[in-house]
Amino acid sequence: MRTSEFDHVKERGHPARGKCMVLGALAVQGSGASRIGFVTGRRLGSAVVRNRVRRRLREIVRKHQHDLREDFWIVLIARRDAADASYLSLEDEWLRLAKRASILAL
RNA sequence: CGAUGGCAGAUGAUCGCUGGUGAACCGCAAGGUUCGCUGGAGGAAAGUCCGAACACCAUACGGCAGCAUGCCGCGUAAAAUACGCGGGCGCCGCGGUUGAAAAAUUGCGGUGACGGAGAGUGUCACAGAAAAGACACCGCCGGUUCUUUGAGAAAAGUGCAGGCAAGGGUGAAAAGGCGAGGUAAGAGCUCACCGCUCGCGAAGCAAUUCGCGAGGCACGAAAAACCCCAUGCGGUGCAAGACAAAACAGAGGAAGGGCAGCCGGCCCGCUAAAGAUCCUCGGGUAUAGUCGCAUCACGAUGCUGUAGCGGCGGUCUCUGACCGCCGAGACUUCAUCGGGCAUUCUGCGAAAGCUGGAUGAGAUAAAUGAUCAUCCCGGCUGAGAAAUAAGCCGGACAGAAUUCGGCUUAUCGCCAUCGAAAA
RNA sequence: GCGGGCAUAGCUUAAUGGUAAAGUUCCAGCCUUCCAAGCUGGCCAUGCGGGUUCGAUUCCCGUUGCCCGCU
Repeated sequence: MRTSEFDHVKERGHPARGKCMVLGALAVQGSGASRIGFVTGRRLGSAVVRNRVRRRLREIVRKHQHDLREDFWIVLIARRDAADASYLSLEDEWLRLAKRASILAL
């Protein structure tokens, strides 16, 4: 994803806010499999903390990638609490937000 | 406890990420899918505090300004004030020796942004008489006026004009220290010792040290105040920069000129570039592509085969242009082998070093992860005589972004070597 | 990644190396029937750690946090 695409999703998409993350999703017709981008800003902490949060989020999305619907652009922004959250709590929140944004295939 | 050096949990399984590469399949092609093989964070990758490589720039040469560095020698990629090693000197701590003490001397350890305050300007609050060419508060000293006491000698007090800086007191700091002579009292006024400055000689590459002689105290602190002296520095930084290329309209060359504007922090000059003219042509602008860039400006071989060249043939608007075939083919990419470089291991060697082996991360919203098992290290609990079984907790700081060297800072613990004195 | 700047009271700003100032906020009192305004008084600070100095907000070094510019 490019910077312009991130901005596009953040402005036009429907956000779902949680304790540790903000999920932005935008339906794009005919784009094929859904694409997802992760945002881990400097407010989370040092480079080690940012990498750890991003890797955990990527692993969570990878495990549930077959449940995702197609034709979506998704931006996942980590919030400050994500730095101290465990893997399991992040996974719970991801499933809750994804259900609310109705990007899961049933 | 301190100093120095080293390590930075290990192995396996399953599912993934990213670079390279091979095969098969799909596709006209660009490319895609599947299955393999193989590489994949650090001692600080960090802070960006110095320096170098590399790249670009219309001022890079000279000067001013500015910045940096500052005892001496040697070494490091050239050099250096950086860094390392060694030395000198100062300061601090501890011990030994001499001594009544003060102190001196010596040994060990630590530490120092360690040129100049004997070029100049400025600063030194409060306190204190005075804070930098000593203008003296309390004092000390002799002379003298007056008063008092006294038979007198004289003593005390007071005023005046002087001499002195020993003692007291203030302060962070008070004008060489200490002893003797000297004196009305004093004072480097004189002398010895110590310190300081200068000169000469010796040792040392040098910083500096030692010895001799002279001066006669003139020389407070602070330059991490301005400044002076010496030395060095053009600026910008891989977001440097190069190439390909859509939107869109420009770009290149030649002559001429030394003038406007733009343009280094400033000034002067030199060189180069550039606009108005002419000529020619697809020019080359993006936060997205490729390279820079992953050990190498190395050598050899091999694969692919491009620009340009030569030959033959054909076509046309025919001294030429275009197309096709053939020939030899720079340059570049990739692969293999060899070599160099860096890191590391083993062996030999007193050391320098030598033989042999292994390894060489690389993206661009940015890879190195998740789960599980076994073992390892540390701590706690603990049946038990003990070794130990078992359980629980913990394994830090921290993540490459052009590369390299140094510095600084963060860091759970473990290992090795050394340690004078005190505690 | 590279380059540059800032840090003083709860907030906004001062301060030739010598007791850290002012406005505003807050608290108390006065004034007013009450509130506001006004007047008086009080509380509160040099980001942190070292160094130079007799003495640092100031000078120097390190460190932490924040801000800005460059594709």
